[in-house]
Amino acid sequence: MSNYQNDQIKHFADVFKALSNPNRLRMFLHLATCCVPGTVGSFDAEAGVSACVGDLGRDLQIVPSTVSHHIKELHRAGLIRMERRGQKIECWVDPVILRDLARFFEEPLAK
Amino acid sequence: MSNYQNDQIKHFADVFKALSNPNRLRMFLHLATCCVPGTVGSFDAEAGVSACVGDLGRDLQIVPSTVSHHIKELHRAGLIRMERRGQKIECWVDPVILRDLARFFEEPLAK
DNA sequence: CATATATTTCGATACATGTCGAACTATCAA
DNA sequence: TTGATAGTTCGACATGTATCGAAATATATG
Repeated sequence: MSNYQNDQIKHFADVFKALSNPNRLRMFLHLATCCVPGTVGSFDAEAGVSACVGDLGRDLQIVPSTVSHHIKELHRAGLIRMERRGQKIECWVDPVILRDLARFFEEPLAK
Repeated sequence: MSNYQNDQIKHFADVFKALSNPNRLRMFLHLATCCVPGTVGSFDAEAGVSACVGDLGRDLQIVPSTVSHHIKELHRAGLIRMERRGQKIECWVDPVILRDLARFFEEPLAK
């Protein structure tokens, strides 16, 4: 049986809900593959390699207010971090969440 | 940037949607931790170690029709497999999907 | 200050979801 | 064949979600 407690289940369900919208999943992947601090040459706002809200909406065919809404959801679920830098708001993924999620699916196999 | 194509994104979004409901996630974890063929001593319907629809609904406080609905969603998303055995319908998790999902979150870190 | 850029908030709308209960189908066993 | 057990299907209802556009806020710059 699963070892997860009720709160953890609800937390992960919430995380998966945040990733259940294709546009939101695209944004998350964009950040996860470009903007994870610790990943080689990926997070460097000075060098322009991180992503701001506007970057994430580009190529996505949705208006800024919708992008903002989606980013709020990702942030609420604890999937991304944000910090204002001048006019822009930089977003990135904490690698810890990626490891947690990978382990979530690996654990049942490891038993 | 992400290497996933549109169809793959939609597929994963669909998988996460299936896992975004706490009750459904509980059912999936139940199966993933007890009923994965290949996992030591876990999948043996004869020995009564697999789970049928009724087993999955027990302890969950929802009526059978709702359980059935949730299982259909998990199946539709490709997360579980089902097979009738007499009156009962046995469910289990294909370990391949667990590996795919683990890799989905590991990949960005490995780069 | 006035204007431009970046983002958020709000209200509206159309659509999807979770749950229930009642009625139905499938299988087994007497 | 009758009844019991296991699941599914259907319709209803309340709630949640994705998206838009308009208006508001924050920051930088002339």
